[in-house]
Amino acid sequence: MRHKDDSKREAITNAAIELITTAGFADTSMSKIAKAANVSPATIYVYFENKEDLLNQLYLMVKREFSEAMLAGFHDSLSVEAGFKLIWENSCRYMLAQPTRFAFSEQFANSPLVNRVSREEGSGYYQPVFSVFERGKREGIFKDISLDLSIAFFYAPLMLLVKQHYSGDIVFDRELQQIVFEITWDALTI
Amino acid sequence: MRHKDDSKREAITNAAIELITTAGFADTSMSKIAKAANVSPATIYVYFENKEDLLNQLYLMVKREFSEAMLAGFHDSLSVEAGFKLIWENSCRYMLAQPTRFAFSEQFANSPLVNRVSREEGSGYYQPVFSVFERGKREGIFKDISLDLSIAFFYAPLMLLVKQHYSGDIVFDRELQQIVFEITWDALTI
Amino acid sequence: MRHKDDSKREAITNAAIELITTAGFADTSMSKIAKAANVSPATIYVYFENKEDLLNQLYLMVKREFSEAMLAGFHDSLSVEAGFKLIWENSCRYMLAQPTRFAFSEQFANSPLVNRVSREEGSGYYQPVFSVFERGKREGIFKDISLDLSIAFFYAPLMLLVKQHYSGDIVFDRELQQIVFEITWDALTI
Amino acid sequence: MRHKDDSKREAITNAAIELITTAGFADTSMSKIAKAANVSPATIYVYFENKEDLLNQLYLMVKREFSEAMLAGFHDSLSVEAGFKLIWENSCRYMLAQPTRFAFSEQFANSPLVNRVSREEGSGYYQPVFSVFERGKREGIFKDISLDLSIAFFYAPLMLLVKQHYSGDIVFDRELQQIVFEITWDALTI
DNA sequence: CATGAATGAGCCTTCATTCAT
DNA sequence: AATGAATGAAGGCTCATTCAT
Repeated sequence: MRHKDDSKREAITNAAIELITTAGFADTSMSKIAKAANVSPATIYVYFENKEDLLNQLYLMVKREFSEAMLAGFHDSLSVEAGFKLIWENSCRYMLAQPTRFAFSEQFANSPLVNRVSREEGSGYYQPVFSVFERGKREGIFKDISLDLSIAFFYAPLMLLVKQHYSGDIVFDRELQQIVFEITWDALTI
Repeated sequence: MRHKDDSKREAITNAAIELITTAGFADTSMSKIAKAANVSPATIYVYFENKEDLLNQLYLMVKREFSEAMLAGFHDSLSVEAGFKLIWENSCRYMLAQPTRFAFSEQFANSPLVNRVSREEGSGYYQPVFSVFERGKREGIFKDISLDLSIAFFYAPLMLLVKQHYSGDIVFDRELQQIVFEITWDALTI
Repeated sequence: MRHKDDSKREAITNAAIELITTAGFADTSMSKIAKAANVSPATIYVYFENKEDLLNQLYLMVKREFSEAMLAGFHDSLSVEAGFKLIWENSCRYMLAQPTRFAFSEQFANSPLVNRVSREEGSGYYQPVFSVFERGKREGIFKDISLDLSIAFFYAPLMLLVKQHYSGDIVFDRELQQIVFEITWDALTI
Repeated sequence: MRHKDDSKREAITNAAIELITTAGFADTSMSKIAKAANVSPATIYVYFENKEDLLNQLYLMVKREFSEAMLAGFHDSLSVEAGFKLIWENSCRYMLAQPTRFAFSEQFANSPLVNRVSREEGSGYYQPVFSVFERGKREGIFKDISLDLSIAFFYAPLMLLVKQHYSGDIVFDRELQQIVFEITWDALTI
């Protein structure tokens, strides 16, 4: 009996993310993925149940990668300020370093193709971020607003700017990043 | 000779927006649109070149509607504060009143299916908003940051919260709106 | 607008019956049918909902053709003997003249692929045969047995022999037909 | 070296007959058979050349089982009447007791998937039945008709009625069996 | 202008079979 | 002998678009 070949699985996921990001999910056929991964179309079905399952697994993979990058170097002994800045900069750096992953993630942020289960599992990765905000509120540093609001002002402008960076509308360099971080801090702190 | 029938055109666009918003662009076939609009598939091609052209025209239509709603009651004699608040509230009200339009707009905000031309024409509608920000900077009310940054903090959190409102994660009522407006003001003013 | 083309529908049904009879339903692909009918695969779906619907419509068509042939020249004023013989001979003649239709009919006599509705509509065509048996019983000519039994002895041996004729095991000529008819008569009459 | 494992072979054949009878040959994949038999798909190919070979071996197996049941208790010293009745009742009893085997047998009675060789080998099992008919003719009990005709009137109505019994159209109980036997006897005897 | 018929291309998926262990 | 991985071929069906009226 042959063993399952991890390199095949990886070739498939890489090809899939690349193609889906470029052309969209609907215009990325299983055949095209197979061809790009140097594999038979049928082989994809050895590793994934169907096209939707493939997408959901990719989504979780990308989300996990992102959350890991975002939390690199983070631990609870950090001060709120330090932790907040670390997470913001990790996020920013990763988004700028991984155009494909970022674009993929954006594309399915609100897609009905990603099922509830995957989405919930995906959002579970952000737990540590939530705690920083809670601590910041308790310590009287942050405004006393709901978590959802905090997240909205923390991530939404950043992500929009990264998108504009990729579309060539702006150059999101270190200097600009610093400014954005300061506005964000301004917005959320008392 | 009969002229092109505006009621037919409208039936098609309405059906298309509704279906595309609900099921996604790829899963909305021209036949389904035709059926929903009580029209033959071939008739769609009398009014639109092809599926992509249809999408681009829908996109522009929705963008224009939104910009009109957003600028209702606005004129240059308003103070920066008044104009800023008017535009923010108009935007917020419209997004909450027009779920379908809003969802449609979001769906294609970053889609490669909407071509550069349409996107640029669409963003042209926002000129008056830009001037308010410029005036605010000149008058020393707003921070001296680029337009893109201003827009990012003005719209991105708002839109994210509206999305969460529609997905049922939060209730974006008047009280919350007031808070969000204040944070936004905080973020952008000196 | 083009009109639906009856010659296309007919080409499809003929090709389908021919192929299905020869190779079986499962081994007859829609593409093969299309090719044999000189038509695009998609065209079949203009006339039939799907492969199963095609089969059911073919089944009904063949059943109706058979029942019409079987009842040719029949009317109620005929005596039981005359009517019985007419129907038997019509049946026999048609089965031997239409190998393809006969084989097709046999193939789906007990197939779950033909749905209940089609089957019931199909068996409705045999009403006049049933009345002859009823009359025969009332007039004291036939044994007092249920309709199902009568039908079983009337048709089953005949059909088996026709099959053997086609498979080359026997030659079902006029002489043999006469003998079979007599045995059948013997079996059913008092 | 291990020997081929008879219990595996049996598991495969049982699973295959069950599945094929229920779902049809075309809709029974080798994988499904393998799964039902708790075996790898590749293992089936240790025992059978390919799917068609599997079918032919199943066909022969079922035919042999049926002929054995049909001839249980039969020996040449029985009178024609006794032998005839024994075979008829054995056949009837077996068909009613073994729905799956009966259905399987019927399904491939006229299928092009069973090859000529298997079919001929299968029909060889009926030799003793043939001799009874021959003796009956020689002894002046049966009509002087060909073997094929005798078989046709002996089996065809019976099998049709069993099918109707299974489909729920009739209840083929002892009483009805007795009647059918009598009609059969009537039909075949002088 | 308006339309239903017609279509070739392509999609997702399954399958019988072979491979490599 | 036994097996799970791997695969090329094929299947049913849908679609955006064009045709012919």
